[in-house]
Amino acid sequence: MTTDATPSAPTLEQVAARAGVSRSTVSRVVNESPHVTDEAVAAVREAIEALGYVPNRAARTLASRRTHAIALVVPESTAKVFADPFFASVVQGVALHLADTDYTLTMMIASEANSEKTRRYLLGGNVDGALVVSHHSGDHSYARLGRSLPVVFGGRPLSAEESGSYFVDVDNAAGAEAVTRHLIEAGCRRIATICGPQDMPPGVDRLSGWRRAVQSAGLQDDLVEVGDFSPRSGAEAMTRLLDGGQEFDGVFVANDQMAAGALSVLRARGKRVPADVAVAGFDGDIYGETSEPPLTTVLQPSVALGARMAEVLVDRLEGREVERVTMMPIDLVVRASTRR
Amino acid sequence: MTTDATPSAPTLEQVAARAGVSRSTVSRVVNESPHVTDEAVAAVREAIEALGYVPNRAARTLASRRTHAIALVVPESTAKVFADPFFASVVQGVALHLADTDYTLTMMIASEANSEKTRRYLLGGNVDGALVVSHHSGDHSYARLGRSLPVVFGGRPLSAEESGSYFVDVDNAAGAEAVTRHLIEAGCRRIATICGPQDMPPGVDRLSGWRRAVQSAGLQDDLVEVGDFSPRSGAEAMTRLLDGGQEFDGVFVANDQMAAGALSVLRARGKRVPADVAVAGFDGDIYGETSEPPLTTVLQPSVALGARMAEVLVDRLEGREVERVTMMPIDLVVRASTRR
DNA sequence: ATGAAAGCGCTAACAC
DNA sequence: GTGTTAGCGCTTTCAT
Repeated sequence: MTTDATPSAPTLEQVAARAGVSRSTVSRVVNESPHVTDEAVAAVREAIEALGYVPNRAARTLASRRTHAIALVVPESTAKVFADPFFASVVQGVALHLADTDYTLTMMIASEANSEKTRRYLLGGNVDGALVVSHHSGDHSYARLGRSLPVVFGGRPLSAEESGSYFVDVDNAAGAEAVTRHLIEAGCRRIATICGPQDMPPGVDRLSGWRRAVQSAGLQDDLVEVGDFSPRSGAEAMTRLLDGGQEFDGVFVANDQMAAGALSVLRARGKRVPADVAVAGFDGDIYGETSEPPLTTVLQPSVALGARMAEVLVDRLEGREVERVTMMPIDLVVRASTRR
Repeated sequence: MTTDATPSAPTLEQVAARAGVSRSTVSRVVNESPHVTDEAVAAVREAIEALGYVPNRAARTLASRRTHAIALVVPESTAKVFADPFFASVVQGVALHLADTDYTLTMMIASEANSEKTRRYLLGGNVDGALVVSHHSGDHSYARLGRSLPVVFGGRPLSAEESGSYFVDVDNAAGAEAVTRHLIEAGCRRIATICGPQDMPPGVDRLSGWRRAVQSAGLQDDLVEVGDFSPRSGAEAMTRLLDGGQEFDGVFVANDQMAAGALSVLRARGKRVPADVAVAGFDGDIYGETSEPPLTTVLQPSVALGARMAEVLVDRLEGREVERVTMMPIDLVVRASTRR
């Protein structure tokens, strides 16, 4: 252990002096250039270690025009539902992946008010690329950003305009289809759905997945109620379903929050779950875990999704080839709400 | 609307030329120095606007030795419970506050593995200060960081070592006392508690708040079970309480997650809430909102707490005077679990 | 393979 | 009040 006084960060120059080489060589070693002799590398490494040298990020950025920083942009609409566990997990995945690289994560809440400021910041050379999360929202005001800055979106874009963009998404349709098929295998013969808003990709895709499963089993696909992904809307949709006069023995609800709402109505109306009506959700969040009964659902790999977004962006920045779109696999989680 | 080609960011020099002043003057205007004539300011502003000038952060940092970046450090232990809604809200508060300043938020998940890397990064002049969140954890491995870098902690430090540090915390003891008193006012005469780990400040403080309320009402304070803040541990603690042979008509549980677990045991044992046993929690998170019955709890102002942390740090960085400790007020939320 | 030299865009004394 | 002059610490041609 050495002194405790602020040692005023050693510079590359000092490393060079101690290693007996030029600053250029130190720079090459630090940046892992292959054109350096092993001895030089060793000497520099030793000096770096001994001095506890850490490159100055600002100087590096200024000289190289690369910031080694990436922004995670959260549209305010998403921020409001920040409590959304899905989103929190995505952030975690991003941060976790980045910890293994030398990229830094800059978080930005992009409110309506400072959207111009945000654009300028992003376009002003302050970051090498950006990650834009939009989950259950149709908000793609940052779609055009992709033209001037490497961007990776979380969740597929809604508009065709952004068809050239990079994104990673969960296979909503496949997940909905799988869980609906599970309902069928559990013996349901008349399956309703409470779907999400049809102006959001997850809303659209989950509905079509349900439809695919129901149709290919030769069942009817006309029991559809629309919600807005909130528990309350799920409760309302279930009320409409129950009051509709149609019998049904299974429901696929497009997310766990709405499913939780639906469950409470079912309980209040004296319907037994799963005996009278089996219920399945989507997301795999806390709502489904704590509901009564616990909910069969489709688990979103949210941490992995965040990590993958970061990976795709970093790969692009490093000049590696990457798939434009990544579909994350989903997992069926069977719980009591369909077990009969 | 002008061209769409990448305009290769205008420099301060170009602004100076267009405004007919020197670079220094532009710099002064940008940095809001008071020693500039109004005409000069106007001319520079016009040029900046016209050119769409955005200062280059790296250059600025290099020259001024200030990064205008602050780190939000999340010990991995916290990251694992990232789904913790409290934490997500704190991040949101921080980001929201920072959006009004020209500071940038850098997120770091500090795993055991790269803790040295993290320290180096923080101490290497990459940020002007740091925010360390530790919520329900006793993790204060970053305590000493405060000696070399301006740091603001979220949650009071456990050890005396850090007594000189800046932190903002929720008034855990006051919250616990208030909600326990509410239990008493609801008619409870024999009140138990399921407290948190006694090696974490919130665990300690909430227990002492409960004790204070119970004692000053002349009630017994011997029904205490310890949990670890997880729903499961809450269920186990409640089981022990029930099997303990002591009667009780009220329980203060140190967080909503444990309370949710306790509630499920109560239900399974045929106890009616709140008729037989009134239950109150702490945190005001989703667990308490979705529990059956909904939980009376103490609402943590998590977004505000995050915002305040950011505010304190920024004030320090800007040389303003700030209180070393801020206690955020709590709010009692009365729901069905105590309404009788 | 390595070194010398020229900046990257800005701030901060210091003179005027 | 404003301009001039040095750098901040690093990368990057370009020679060698």
